[in-house]
Amino acid sequence: MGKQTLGRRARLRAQTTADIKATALRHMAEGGPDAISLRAIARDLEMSGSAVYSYFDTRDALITELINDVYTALVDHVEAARDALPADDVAGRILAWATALREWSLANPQGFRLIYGDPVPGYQPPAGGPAPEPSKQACLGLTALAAAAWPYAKAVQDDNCTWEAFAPELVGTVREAFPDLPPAALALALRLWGRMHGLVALEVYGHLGPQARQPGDLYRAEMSDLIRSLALPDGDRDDRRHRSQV
Amino acid sequence: MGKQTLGRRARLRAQTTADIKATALRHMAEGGPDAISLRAIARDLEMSGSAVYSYFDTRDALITELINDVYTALVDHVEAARDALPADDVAGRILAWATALREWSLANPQGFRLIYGDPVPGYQPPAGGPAPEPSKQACLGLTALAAAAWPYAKAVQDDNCTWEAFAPELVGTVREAFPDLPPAALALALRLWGRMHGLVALEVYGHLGPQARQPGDLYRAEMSDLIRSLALPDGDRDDRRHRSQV
DNA sequence: TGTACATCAGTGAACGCGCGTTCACTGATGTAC
DNA sequence: TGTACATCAGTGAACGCGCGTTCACTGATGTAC
Repeated sequence: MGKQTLGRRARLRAQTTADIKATALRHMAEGGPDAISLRAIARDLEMSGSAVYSYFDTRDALITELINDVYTALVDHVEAARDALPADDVAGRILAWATALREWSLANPQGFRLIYGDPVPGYQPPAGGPAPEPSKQACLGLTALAAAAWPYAKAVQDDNCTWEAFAPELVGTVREAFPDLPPAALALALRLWGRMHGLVALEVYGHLGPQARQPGDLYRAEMSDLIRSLALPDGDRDDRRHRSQV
Repeated sequence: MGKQTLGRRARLRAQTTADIKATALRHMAEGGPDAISLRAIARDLEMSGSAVYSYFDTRDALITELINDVYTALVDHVEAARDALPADDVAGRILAWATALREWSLANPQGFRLIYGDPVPGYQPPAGGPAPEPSKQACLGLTALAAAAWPYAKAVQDDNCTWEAFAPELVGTVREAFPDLPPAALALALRLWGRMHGLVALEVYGHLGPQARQPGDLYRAEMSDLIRSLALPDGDRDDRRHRSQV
């Protein structure tokens, strides 16, 4: 019974921790990242403000965990979309990743802001330490896309690029996963990232909506253009399949 | 003397108004858009907090003006860069605009956040009313770039796009300035915007810096790629000129 | 030119708010003998 | 199984902060006759 009751205490603890996070995420979804406040969370959970301090040392600690959770959710989502297609459908996988990124971002605009926008006012990320896990994973995922495209794309990409152009930590991670990849492919991965990020960020922050009625069509056209520019083998097929309007 | 002294009062008023804005911008540059507080500004100008209310009805009114000012500064900057090149150097002008956009954004990261990122917490833009002037101007500027590129680019762009895809207000403005432009060119303009925005936003928000040591090279490569994709007449020349390292 | 009045920038105290965080504490839950 | 102790989640009051905004006011500046 000792073990079991201890287990119960631990389970309750985990439950409350999860409740706190869930409430924080709900508040964020409703009022933006700024709406995350320990007191408001405590109020919602009908506990005293100070009780939260049994679970998180500080507001910033909570936010650090939230960023990690949200980022992980995003990465899982886009990777799942990618993995739904066979590995040899390079164009399809890039498009799937891009589409999933946009969909998740529009469904979780405040999550997008938490990850890619202004952090919560006053928030200081934990200094030093390695890059957070999900950001590494996102980077690797993008690199995997670039790596799959590279055999075809290298012909139309600039190639004067060295490993020195990147952060050593990133280079280490990437070369471990893709030993044969040249640095220019990593540059391509970062550029893919930027290309996907642009229209999505504009849309999430409400700059595209007022102008275009179908931002999705715009995004799809842009992604088709991207895929076309990579000179993939079945680029034409995919191109036609996804071209749609715009 | 009546007129003159009245003039002096008015001049003082304008001066103080400008001081308030300048202080707000300075605070923003130092602490981010969240650091804009009427009380802090008043403290800095050695006036009482309530005095500011002679100049701005409310905090949001001040912020609305700041956004406009900053956005105008950005637009002026990129337009000046564009106009430094002859009108027939289409590729050069696009690149100049893009480069100026990145430079201004990195020099004024908090300004970029104010315009394109989370607005100040709690800020509500004035409801209704037409789109703010500088955003229209930016749109027109981008459309001008797309219009100049269109004769060449139309061959490689999708064309199934109608005016219905865009907001009526935008369509009106654009068709007035460019009567012969097809809707697909406007779509191209918005995509140009997105393409420039992506890497710049990532860099301003600190997501690119930790990965790439020379984000500028990455951006330049991406813009070269963009220009190449437009099939401009002297694209190759410009391409070679700006290609540099990836 | 001089006087009576109007304008208006600026003051300083106050209201009420929500926040993060600390601290001494209570009371239930679990543990060791 | 029962008792003495340790753990630990949670309380509630308090501290000190800065904020936006209001209000009755003062005193200098400008205006009209």
